[in-house]
Amino acid sequence: MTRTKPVTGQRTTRQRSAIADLLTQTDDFLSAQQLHDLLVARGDSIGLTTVYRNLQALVDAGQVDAIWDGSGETRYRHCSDDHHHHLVCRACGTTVEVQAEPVERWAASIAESHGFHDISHTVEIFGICSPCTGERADDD
Amino acid sequence: MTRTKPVTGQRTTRQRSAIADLLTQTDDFLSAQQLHDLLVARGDSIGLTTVYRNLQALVDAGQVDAIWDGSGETRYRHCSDDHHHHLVCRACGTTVEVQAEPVERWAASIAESHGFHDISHTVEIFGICSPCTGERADDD
DNA sequence: CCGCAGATTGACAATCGTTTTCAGATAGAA
DNA sequence: TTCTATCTGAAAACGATTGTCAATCTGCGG
Repeated sequence: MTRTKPVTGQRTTRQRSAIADLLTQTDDFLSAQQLHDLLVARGDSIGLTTVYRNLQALVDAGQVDAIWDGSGETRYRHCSDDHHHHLVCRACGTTVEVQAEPVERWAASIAESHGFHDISHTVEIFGICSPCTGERADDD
Repeated sequence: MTRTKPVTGQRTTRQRSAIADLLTQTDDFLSAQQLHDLLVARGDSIGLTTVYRNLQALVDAGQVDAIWDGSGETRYRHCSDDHHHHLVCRACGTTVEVQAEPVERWAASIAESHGFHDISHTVEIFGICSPCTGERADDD
């Protein structure tokens, strides 16, 4: 059937707005549960399920970045539109968005030279930022 | 009596050897469950729990690399000593080790320019390898 | 303004990968 | 062989995420 079905069946709900809103105001990577807690703390009545669902939608729409912090949780953060990566401080968690054109090109060419296509990649840089350098004596 | 207790209480068990052995022979990233399946298929009687436990130990000892493929599973692989990254086929799991000097330099310079030090990074490239390309008809 | 259809919500159950529990089996030393 | 700390593994526990489904909204047409 070639019906011109309205693809945008998106509705503006209170919950959806609340999530997008909170995400916009925060610079940290938050887990779905943290996000939910914050929302509830702010006075928004919302279910955990709904948070997960909307987070998925946002990631899917490319409006939010998801990373795996290696401890069992996926963390979400609003992101600028263009493709980029993160420089994260191991000590304080500060995150810096970095452009990575050289890496994009490198990844693409490496992949192609091996016959791969439909490429995606993960690039995260971890380190200790200067403010944290002086403060740390013991490690881990 | 103040006997010096042996700190290294490591024993060589059939299961432990089997895991290390299989890992040595395989170049792909395998999930704990895949590893378990392979072990059983090879005729080794071993429990899933044991696979997980030993895998953790190996990762902890730095003898095995663990990556998160973004779909809920952690995958493990033995790794060569020198620093390198991976090009992984999303469909069949084939892995290619790639050297990434340009990326190393890029990561180092980016980090430095932001005042970060003690840098480490993760770089993984995912794609579909050519053998898998033709086999896929259904799409998402 | 009213009502309808379909999108959305949310409490709860179900999944899924991974970890913990704990009693029985085993490796290594004496 | 005996002894004991380490290992093993089946099953339960766990925590994050997804699915279910009836009740509730949003947006549009009338």
